[in-house]
Amino acid sequence: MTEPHEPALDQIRALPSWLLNRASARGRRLLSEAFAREGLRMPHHAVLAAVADSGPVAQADLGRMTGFDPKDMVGILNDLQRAGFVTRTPDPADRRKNAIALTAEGRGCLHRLARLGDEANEALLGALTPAEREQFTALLARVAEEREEGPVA
Amino acid sequence: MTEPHEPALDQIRALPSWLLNRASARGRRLLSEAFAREGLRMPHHAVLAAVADSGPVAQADLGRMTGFDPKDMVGILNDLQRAGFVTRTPDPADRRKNAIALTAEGRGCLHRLARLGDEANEALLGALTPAEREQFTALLARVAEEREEGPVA
DNA sequence: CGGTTTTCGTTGGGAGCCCCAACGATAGAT
DNA sequence: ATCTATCGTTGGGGCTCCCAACGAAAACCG
Repeated sequence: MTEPHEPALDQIRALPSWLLNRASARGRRLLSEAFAREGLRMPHHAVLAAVADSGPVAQADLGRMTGFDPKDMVGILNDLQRAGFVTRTPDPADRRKNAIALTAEGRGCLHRLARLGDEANEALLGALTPAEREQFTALLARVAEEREEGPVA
Repeated sequence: MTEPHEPALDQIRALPSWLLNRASARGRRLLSEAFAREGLRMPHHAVLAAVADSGPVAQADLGRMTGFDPKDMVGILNDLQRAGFVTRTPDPADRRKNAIALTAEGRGCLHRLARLGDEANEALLGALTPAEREQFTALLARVAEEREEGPVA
């Protein structure tokens, strides 16, 4: 009993939670490096995509779609607007809202970001075969879901 | 070409990098909630485990083992020392070093943390069958690895 | 219509994790 | 002895996530 049982730290390193943190950090690093060429980061990509999907849309709606905090949304849109990828116009129908719309440059940037993002994700899963990538992504999606553990009762 | 192609945001949400971020965040939340009962966090667990593995050991070595920044290590050890889980004694052989050693209470806490961590990880993978969990963890470990893409040449 | 409640964008603060730079003190190498 | 490297520590900063508050404006409701 006084022997090394088996290294406690190695056990921790084998935990899904630990591995998820490392893999996620690696992904963020890859994405960050890829997007740096555009001077943007991952949230910019998501917001740009949401704007592209939903035409002119209010900031609060963007926040709900992407899951970003309203506070952070301000900064993200400031960046996108300053870069000319997005316009922020007061909504005449509801003067509280800003109508966020995509510019032509924004659409172009979105395409470049999508490409860069895909490349980074390929590098991220580089160690896996195509079949394994599908398996992994499918399982990962289920793990990522924030389910309520739906009790039958 | 002017039609919805397919929602750009949904594409992003399906990317492994996005899913990894969500899953990792969920894991951190679960771990954090579990460890809160001990007043500790995930890094404390890892450091405690490293100390348990490597007997009295210097802070810098702990940092190398766990991958934590020396700056953060200071705070983590302050917490563990204040809680009485660890002793920090100047190393007589090298007066620059602190010899970090595990106390009996520390060993007990480590066991409790290991248990809590395992439970949280089970909840994290709750949506997966045992076989899927093994598959997932194995694939995840390969994705998490920071390989050099070892070119043959 | 007036009054309450809600939403909107914005600002502020904070926690946690990650990375880097510098410092005094000490040890090691030449 | 001098120079170099390491140790623990402090400081700063960036990114993600969460919460609270505010004035402005809208929606609701009596």
